[in-house]
Amino acid sequence: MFSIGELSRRTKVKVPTIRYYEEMGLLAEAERTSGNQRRYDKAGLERLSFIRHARDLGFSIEAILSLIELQDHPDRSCETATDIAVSQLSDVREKIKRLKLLEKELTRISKGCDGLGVSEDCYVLASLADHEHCENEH
Amino acid sequence: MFSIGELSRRTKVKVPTIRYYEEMGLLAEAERTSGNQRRYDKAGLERLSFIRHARDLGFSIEAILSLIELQDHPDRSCETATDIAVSQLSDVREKIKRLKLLEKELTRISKGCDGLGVSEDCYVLASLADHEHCENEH
DNA sequence: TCTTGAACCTCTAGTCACTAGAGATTGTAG
DNA sequence: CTACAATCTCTAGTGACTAGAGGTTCAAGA
Ligand SMILES: [Zn+2]
Ligand SMILES: [Zn+2]
Ligand SMILES: [Zn+2]
Ligand SMILES: [Zn+2]
Repeated sequence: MFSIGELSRRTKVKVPTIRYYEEMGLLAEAERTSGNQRRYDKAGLERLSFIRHARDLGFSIEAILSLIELQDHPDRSCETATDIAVSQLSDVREKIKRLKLLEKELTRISKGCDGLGVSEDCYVLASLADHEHCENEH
Repeated sequence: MFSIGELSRRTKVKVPTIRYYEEMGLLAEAERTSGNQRRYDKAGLERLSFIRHARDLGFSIEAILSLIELQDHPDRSCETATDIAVSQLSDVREKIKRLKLLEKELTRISKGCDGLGVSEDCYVLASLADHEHCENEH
């Protein structure tokens, strides 16, 4: 049994974040000492590691809630898990696509001005003022 | 002179968002009718288009505030504008880098399970439980 | 056993860029 | 003149935390 601080150190999840996850129902309510402090065991550590890893991969709290629900029922079909992973993947791909378009425009915009001129003639400002300068929709 | 609804239609920025931008100081306080409704002119339209375009490119409100400040002083050096654009570009590149790592892992994870099995044996859940399955840091 | 101070507790509020809704007032077409 | 869509202000909610106030508990050293 160890404290919330120790759990934090082991998982690299900040203490207030751990309490937040408990509030959100991601972590079961921890056992408490007689003085009302949280105590965790190996199961708590593993669950939080799972959450941490899923968050690092960009899954939402809501998605993680479903995944944990599933994890707690080993006999259920894992279809939902795959669905969630696939949908997360397509979200990520969408974001990459969008960011690549932005990268293109921002590269052009940045290159267009050396920062030595005056606001009035600035290519950055002109480009922002008029989307016609852009090569793509974004 | 046109109403906030008309401005909204022309810029594709929602009415409450326009009011929000005014509140944040991005838009000058609009003129008002005797009945207190906002009225805009060409200048207002252009400014909002600028804001919209910058937001589409991912600039923060704070960054846009600096850019607008600069735009209002045509004689100033445009160094800040380039700095902001360059920093935005590097933000975008960072994000792309990170998302590509996620894409890799998520592809592997998604492929590892067809959703036909049972939670206990699910590769998706196992991968989330243990970062050791991963090929990269993320 | 006592003391000190780091770690813990709860609660509220702030972040960013909006979005939603309530309840009241205004503008405008028929 | 009447309807009613559009506008107004104000408050609160979103997601995933983060910060801070003010109070309590734990554990190590004297
Ligand atoms: Zn410039
Ligand atoms: Zn553009
Ligand atoms: Zn599976
Ligand atoms: Zn991993």
